[in-house]
Amino acid sequence: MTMRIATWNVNSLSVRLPQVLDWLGAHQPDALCLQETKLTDDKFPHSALAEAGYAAQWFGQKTYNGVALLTPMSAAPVEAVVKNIPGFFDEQARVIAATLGDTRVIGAYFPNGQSVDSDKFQYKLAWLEALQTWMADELQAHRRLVLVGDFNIAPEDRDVHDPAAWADQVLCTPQERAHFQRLLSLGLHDAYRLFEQAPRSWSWWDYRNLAFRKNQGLRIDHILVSDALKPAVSACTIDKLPRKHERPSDHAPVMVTLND
DNA sequence: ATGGCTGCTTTGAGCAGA
Repeated sequence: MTMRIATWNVNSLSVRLPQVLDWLGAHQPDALCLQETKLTDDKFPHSALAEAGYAAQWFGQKTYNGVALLTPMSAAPVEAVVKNIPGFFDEQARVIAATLGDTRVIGAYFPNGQSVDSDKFQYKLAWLEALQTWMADELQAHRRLVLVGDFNIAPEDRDVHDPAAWADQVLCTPQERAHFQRLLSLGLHDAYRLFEQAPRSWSWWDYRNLAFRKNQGLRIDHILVSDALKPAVSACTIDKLPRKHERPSDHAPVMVTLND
């Protein structure tokens, strides 16, 4: 039994819907978590996705943020849907979680933080603290758990095209990296690093400066799997192809394959 | 490189992203 779970920050689902439909057709994942849909719930394109064979859970807001979780309509309906971090008041739509069979899938759009001296960075740290507490609870409740999304954290210098330029900048600060390590110490594993990967592998490239052509990016989109799932992981890949399309998202999809 | 590019906004030049 194979299960494939993917994540993609689409930077506006309105603009990227045709690319998402293409990607679903090409890869047919068992789950695709989307970030930065930038749509209020009444505008979510559930009909177009249903025509493509995908059921959706969605949680959005105007202009910013917004997340969704897509699953094949041929699969059993998802259960226990949770929106945002329980107990953490948040006006921003950043998290959607659901149970698929016996696997808990949590899709998240972590705060960016903007700059270390901004209020947004303090919000990011508070959000991360709340996430740690919630993930500890979720891991108690679900042996098979996957946390995916745009983490807005480059875990190590090898995840950064120019570590010197990015040193202590937002996405690369010791505080953010410590939070990433704390997630791992809860019993999660960075699926991408379970395998030998090409050096200079990124999941995001700035729209500016021909960054994609020059392969100047960051690896900030991640898939973490629980201890119980780690032995089942047979692959984890970043799909750079959509970044080459006309009007691309600045992020690439990341996908994990589980074999049980 | 105090930038660039893209998407959004009760359509404007400003915000946010990363």
